[in-house]
Amino acid sequence: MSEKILLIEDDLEMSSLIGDYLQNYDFEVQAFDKPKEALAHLKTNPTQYRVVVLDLMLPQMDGFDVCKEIRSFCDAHIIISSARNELSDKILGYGLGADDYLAKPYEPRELVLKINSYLRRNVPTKKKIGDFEIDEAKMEVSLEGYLLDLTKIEFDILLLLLSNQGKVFSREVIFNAINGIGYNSKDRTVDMHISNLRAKIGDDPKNPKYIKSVWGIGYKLVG
Amino acid sequence: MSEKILLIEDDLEMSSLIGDYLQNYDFEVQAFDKPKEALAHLKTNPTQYRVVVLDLMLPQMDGFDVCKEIRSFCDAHIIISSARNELSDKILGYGLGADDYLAKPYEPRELVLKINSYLRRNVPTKKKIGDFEIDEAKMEVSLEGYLLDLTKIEFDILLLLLSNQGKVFSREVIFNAINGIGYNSKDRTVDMHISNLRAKIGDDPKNPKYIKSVWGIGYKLVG
DNA sequence: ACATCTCCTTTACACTTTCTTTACATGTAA
DNA sequence: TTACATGTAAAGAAAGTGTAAAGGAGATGT
Repeated sequence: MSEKILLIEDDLEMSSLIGDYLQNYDFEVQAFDKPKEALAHLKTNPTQYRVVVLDLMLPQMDGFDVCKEIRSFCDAHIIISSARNELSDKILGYGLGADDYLAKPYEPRELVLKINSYLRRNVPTKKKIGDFEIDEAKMEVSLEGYLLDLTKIEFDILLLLLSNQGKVFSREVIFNAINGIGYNSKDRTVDMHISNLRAKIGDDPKNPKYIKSVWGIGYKLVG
Repeated sequence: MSEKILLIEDDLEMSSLIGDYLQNYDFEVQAFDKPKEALAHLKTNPTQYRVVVLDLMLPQMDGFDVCKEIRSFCDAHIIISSARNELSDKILGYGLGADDYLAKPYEPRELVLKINSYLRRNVPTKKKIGDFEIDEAKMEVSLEGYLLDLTKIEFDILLLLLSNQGKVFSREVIFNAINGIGYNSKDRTVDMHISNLRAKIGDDPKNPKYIKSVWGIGYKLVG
């Protein structure tokens, strides 16, 4: 499974050049020349891309606004690619949440280096966390070598807790991470999912090894 | 508390230029011109620096080896600063675990941007206050290394007092910080929480080390 | 389309933990 | 001393948690 990159680039020649280059390095590139389409696409798949390459010279809307908007709903690593090499642009770009800035002309290889450097530090799909091993792409989690048979929601909750080990999550945050919206404090769905999860990972609720209750707040997972 | 940056730079003029610039942006800079000293220093404090700025042209040893060695024992963000702008150098640098590459000459401001961009995305959760250590995300407080088992309200009160060390809080303010509203002067709830807190942190109420009573007013915490 | 299956949500109730109140002993200032 | 303040044990009230069981909603297979 290759890594997906979102490329937002007005200049089609440049876009295909970079796109081809990235593909040669085994990235799967989704390119857009219209920022609005790119944003719409990204909004429906906010977790599918870990890297966005964003050209600043765009039609329809200003590149900086695109950057800001992406950052507002998505946590991807944003690399700005710009013909403008002014310091003021860099200041603005970084200020709006970009993570890197490449001034054109640059060698495509350098972009590959930057992407790989970031990805290397931000873990491949299969990762070990404590006694758990997760393969996000396969939607699989194993505990001490045994594959767990989880439903989608259970998987999502476990992933959320695992990815933020020790961090306390309120029921509301957990609920909204799944459903997006609509939590009310009388809801016991989250509790039920936790209860089922505990059963599946062999956690005794009175003395859980992994999923701890935080009284009055919610739950947290410890390694 | 400003962020500490480790600067490894052979050229003393350059070093002081960058050092001063970073200090103007409220970073605390520790500069070395000899890589072996820098490595020795970093080895004794591997968690003290989150960012290392590394020049590649160094005496004693090759900059790439320094980079590789740092990465072997320390997880800091390494920004290579180099007069060489060859792609091959960048490939090598990234390959050895560097996280970013700045080609000289660059504007110091750009270095600041890169550092801030990294720090902004990698916020530390733990902070030390006196003998206490707080991790707000995990809702954990430890005292002299021992994790305290606190209820939500106890945690909130302790956090309030800790975050404003030495400041006196009336019962009303403490009560309202928890419940939002509804305090009446006959309430003894706050006293009870303080009493329980003192028991949990081992404070003798007659001669408390941390949570002091302020007669006629309320309580304060001293480091 | 239909029956079936799986998973998600709701409800209800037992149980647990925490919070508040009460009561009284002790402590402090004037 | 007097008048309040503070410390805290104990009991009661309130709120949160675990989960069985039932109902519902959507997916899957035929």
